[in-house]
Amino acid sequence: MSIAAVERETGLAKDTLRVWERRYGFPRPQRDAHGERVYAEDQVSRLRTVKRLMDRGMRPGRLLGLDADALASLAEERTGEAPPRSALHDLALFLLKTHQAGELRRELVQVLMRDGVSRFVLDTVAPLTRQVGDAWARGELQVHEEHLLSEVLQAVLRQAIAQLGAPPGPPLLLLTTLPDERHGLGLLMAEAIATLEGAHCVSLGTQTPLRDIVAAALAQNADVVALSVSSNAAPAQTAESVDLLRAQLPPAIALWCGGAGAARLKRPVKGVRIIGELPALGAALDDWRASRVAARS
Amino acid sequence: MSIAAVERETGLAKDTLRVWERRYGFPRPQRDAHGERVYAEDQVSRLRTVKRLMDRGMRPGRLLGLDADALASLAEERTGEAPPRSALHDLALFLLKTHQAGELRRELVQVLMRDGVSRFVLDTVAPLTRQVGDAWARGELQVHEEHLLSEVLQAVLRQAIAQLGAPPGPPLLLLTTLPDERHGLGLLMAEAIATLEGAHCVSLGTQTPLRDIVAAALAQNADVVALSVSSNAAPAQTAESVDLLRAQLPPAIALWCGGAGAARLKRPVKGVRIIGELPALGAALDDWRASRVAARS
DNA sequence: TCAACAGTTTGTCCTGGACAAATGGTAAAC
DNA sequence: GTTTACCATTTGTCCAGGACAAACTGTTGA
Repeated sequence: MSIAAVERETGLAKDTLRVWERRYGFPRPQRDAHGERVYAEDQVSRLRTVKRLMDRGMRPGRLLGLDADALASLAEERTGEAPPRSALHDLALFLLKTHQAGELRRELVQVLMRDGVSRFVLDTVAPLTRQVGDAWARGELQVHEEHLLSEVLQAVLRQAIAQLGAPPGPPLLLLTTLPDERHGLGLLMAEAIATLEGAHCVSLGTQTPLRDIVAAALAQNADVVALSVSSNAAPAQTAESVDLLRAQLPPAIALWCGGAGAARLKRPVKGVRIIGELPALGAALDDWRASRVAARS
Repeated sequence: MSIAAVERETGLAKDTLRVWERRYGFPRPQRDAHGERVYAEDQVSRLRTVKRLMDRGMRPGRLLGLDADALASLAEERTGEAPPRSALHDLALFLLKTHQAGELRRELVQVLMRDGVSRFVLDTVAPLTRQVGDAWARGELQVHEEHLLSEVLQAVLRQAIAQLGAPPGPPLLLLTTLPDERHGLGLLMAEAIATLEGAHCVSLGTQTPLRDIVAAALAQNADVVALSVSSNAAPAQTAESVDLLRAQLPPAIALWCGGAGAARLKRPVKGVRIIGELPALGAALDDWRASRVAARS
């Protein structure tokens, strides 16, 4: 497996893999005839474990010195605090782990019908995605199970949004994510909530280049650009991108950032509103409308 | 703009940017106090144009020597052969360029209702995505407009798939894309067609690590793993990934590759079926069923 | 209990060299 | 005249080893 393949597979940058080899002596891959690194399957597997533990907050210097057994036992440990659960979440996680996608979908649609879109998003989807993120960090859930849940939730959420229809606005919200953000569920949740609050939403999906976010905001004549930032996003890169975006966007267009990754942004950029939690989106919309009324009078 | 930001924005690797600077003298960015490259907006803009022309088949050695005017006039040129058009496609492209997303969606839903899912996918969605790809390569369409169409088509296709319900199979198809593939429309089209042909589809969405494709195939007890490869995918990386995947997957599980990028794979990997066009998916399913009957008797 | 500080860790960037895979052009063969 | 085989050039990716800022850790002092 080439270094590029390992980068794709583990998410660890090539530079990082080389500097780890230099500093910690692991991974020390074989070399092909051309002197290029060839990683064995067990090394890649160990790198995956290391990455997962790092996402729990551990640091590579300690992890890379450990042997396979110590690493495995660390990976088995559960983080102390068990998050609050509900019967529905337990059921959903059970269905996910037993790979009953169809059953899971039916169950979620039923909850959607029972609770309505708003409560479904706030009380079911949002906590569920958080729990799944935690479960993944604890090693209880595999990446493909997370993908599967994401796909099922996306189908159900899109169904709900389609049924709502599009209110005329204002404001006109342009929803998307930064170029290196792969998670799109937050975007759909925001779209559902904002649509319920009477905002006209246009979504560009995930991973839009900055240039095109600006171009789309101008072309659509948007009032607000809303970004979804997941907890996995690298804080420094996110901050740089948001800075650049704010600078390129006309001052009249508001810029909002929501999601777990947005809440972590330290120095607040001037002219950017951080939406801490999903319910705060409604307040932000109210504020926007109030300020528009004030500006008109 | 840092080199990492330019990589995110243009899709050109950091190594490539540095080697272009060394060889061709462009882009030659300024340096900050720490000696790191700082790219100006006009350089990034020119790099975007170069990238677009390269996706048309041109080579960087010639493009990077040109000045801004020559580059712009090249970008203005249309490729000779105009693809076949229909009134619907013209209307769709018009609505897209005038950013009437809601109208576009209504129009597409109407076609879906009139023609049924199969013809909608084969006669409308597939040609439309191809035309949009071409229009983007010719510079007639911006990235954000492509994103918007993708989002609208996704919503309509998911609606169609939801209405179909899930047939029991067999076969059980596991649908996903390779880790560096961002386009998910092909996946949805394949899901729609395969569902119509009676296959039970489970989709993991886009960008699944190889390891998790294998794990999901085993966990779901899939009969077939189906990959969607778009035309933008790097052929060499795709071939390497498909090789690795075929090696890690049990021989009893079939591996199919579809999409414009799959058709370009030169040396066919043993044990991998290339689905040249969407309609060929039905034939592949028939063959799979026939071979299963043969194996049983 | 919290804030500030110094030391350590760690990811990303740098330079300049190297080579294989892809591409383009030319000559030979059918 | 068209196709095949070969050689030269182009081009992306990899390598080594050095450097530094940002993030983190732990300690001291208020």
